[in-house]
Amino acid sequence: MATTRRLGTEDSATRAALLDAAQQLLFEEGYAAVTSRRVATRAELKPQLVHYYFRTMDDLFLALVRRGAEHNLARQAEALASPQPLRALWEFSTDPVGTRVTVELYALANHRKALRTELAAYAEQFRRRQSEALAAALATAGVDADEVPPDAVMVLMTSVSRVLVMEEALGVTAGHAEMRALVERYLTRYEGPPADLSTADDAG
Amino acid sequence: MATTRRLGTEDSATRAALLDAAQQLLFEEGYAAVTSRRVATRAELKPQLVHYYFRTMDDLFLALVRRGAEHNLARQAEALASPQPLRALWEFSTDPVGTRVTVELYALANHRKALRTELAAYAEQFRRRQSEALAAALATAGVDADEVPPDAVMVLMTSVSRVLVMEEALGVTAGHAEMRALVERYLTRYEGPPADLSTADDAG
DNA sequence: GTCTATACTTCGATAGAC
DNA sequence: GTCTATCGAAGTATAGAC
Repeated sequence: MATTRRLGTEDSATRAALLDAAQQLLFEEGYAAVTSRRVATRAELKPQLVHYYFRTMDDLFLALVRRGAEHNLARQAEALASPQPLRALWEFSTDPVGTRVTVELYALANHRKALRTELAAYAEQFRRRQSEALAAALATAGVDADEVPPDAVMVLMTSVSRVLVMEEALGVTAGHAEMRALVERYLTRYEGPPADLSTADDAG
Repeated sequence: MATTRRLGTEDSATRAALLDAAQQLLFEEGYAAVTSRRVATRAELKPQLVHYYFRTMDDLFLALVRRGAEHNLARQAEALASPQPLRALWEFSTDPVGTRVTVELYALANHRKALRTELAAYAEQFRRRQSEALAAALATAGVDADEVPPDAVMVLMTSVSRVLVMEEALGVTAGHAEMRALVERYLTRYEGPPADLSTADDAG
């Protein structure tokens, strides 16, 4: 176990390039396509470099989760601080690229212990931060917390957005229009109409 | 393309054993673990037999989807015919084994064209059958279809159950209790309390 | 009709060269 | 500190024996 083999530095540009390549592959072809050889080819580097910078493939996936977690927590903070936090969260969670990468990592984590622990810790942290902000937003909107618990709304939003994105990638769209319309109705009820770029509805 | 190679018969017991092994692996270790060698080992058979019965791994996955689709459509029909169809559907869709296998196939399908087509066709069929039955059940329960469209409820139930199961497998449970309680409240409102084995609540 | 011997490709990982 | 030569195991798939 006491391996003396050396590892590349964390701030290396080569390392970052490998992570970028891995993330692209994860999105485009799924976790099974994230092999040392393919990651390296995508980054136009030699396969052995993957093992120099990450030692094992598990370590590469862990690094990917950590980098993604930082990124997502930052975006979450922005959303929660916006004038329409519910809308901002909905936009964030229906972003196809981010969601599909997340889902892919979830699927992989189901079968890799180290990854599972790391991803669960991140997910719980994400939820904790969202819980308080969501409770405040719903209270502001005049929603009765006994009738509609904020933590349930949190799970609801996460679930619906995730499944909508996944199914649309697959080409399954039954009930999606109705579902999105219902969400829109509630968002408007709680926060009013969208107040972003112009005040466009569905025209154009 | 015009390969003359022969294939095993569809009713072969060996073939069924390979499918069983593949499904177990899919559930326990994810789609990446479903390789010809591992499937064969699990079924205590030679790896080459996988290719005799399915030619390619894609064909094996396709067979798995078709068998699962038949099974699920049958279970769906039972649920829809039960005295409490909403409850029955909820029970069905929160079954951990079935859900995790489905999610794994969805993840894989995202990156395999043949599988994607097959799975999408099945999913749409599943939804079509559920849509009518759900509309009837909600109408019976006195739910206003304009306020709460049945097809939205369908997507809602599917999404929430799927994410609950996946997250619980991962060890993420934030908001789950609140979410399940909310579902239970609505099920009771629409169909009354559970009326299955005895009339137990949460005791024992 | 059923299964095996075998070919070739890609995998993760290490030891050692620069 | 960075990268390469190389290994043994595992992957899919085919041709041919029973």
